[in-house]
Amino acid sequence: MAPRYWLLKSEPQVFSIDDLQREGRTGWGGVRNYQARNFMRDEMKEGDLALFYHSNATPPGVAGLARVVGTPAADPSQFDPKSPYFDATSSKASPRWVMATVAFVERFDLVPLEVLKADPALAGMVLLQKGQRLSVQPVSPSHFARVLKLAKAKFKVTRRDNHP
DNA sequence: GCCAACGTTGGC
DNA sequence: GCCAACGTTGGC
Repeated sequence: MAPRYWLLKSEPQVFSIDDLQREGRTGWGGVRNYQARNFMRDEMKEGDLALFYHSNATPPGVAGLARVVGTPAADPSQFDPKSPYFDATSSKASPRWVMATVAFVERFDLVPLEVLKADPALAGMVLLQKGQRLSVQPVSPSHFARVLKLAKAKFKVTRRDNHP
C-alpha cells in the first residue's frame, strides 16, 4: 500500500529533530489526545513518512523528516507513576495510550510556519487550520510534496524578539 | 505574558 | 445530555 503522510509536533526544547538524529529512532509517547492516538494506533503504517514540526519554537516550523517503523505499542509512560503522562485508569491488559515508533530520515533548514502560511499551495493543510492543536495529524500527498519542495529552498529566518 | 481555541471534567 | 469551569496548546 502507498505510504501515508503525517505531521508530528514536538517542542524542540523537549525533543528536537537533532535529538531524533542522535537517537536514530524514538517511541512517540506522551500523546494524550484520543484523535492523535487513533491516528497512531489505527492508521500509521510502517514506511509512512512524517514531517517533524517544531512547535513553541522561535520560529516554529518543519524541521525534518521521519519514517514510521514497526507497529504501534503501548506507551510505557502511562504505567509510570513518576511520569507526567501517568494514567492510573489505564491497565496493562488493555492499555489506553499507544505510540508509534519513528526513525530519523532527514534534517533540513527549517521551513517556517510563516512560509507555510503564505503558500497558496498549502491552503487547507490541517496544520494551518484555525484553532487546531493536534500533535499528530495527517498530511495530504500534495501538501507533503510541497513542503518537501519548500525544504529544498532557502529561507531567511527572522527571529522574533523574545528575550528571556 | 497574553489570549483564542479546544478538550475534558463534573454538577445537575 | 447540557454546559460552565478549568486546563492545555501554541502562536504571537
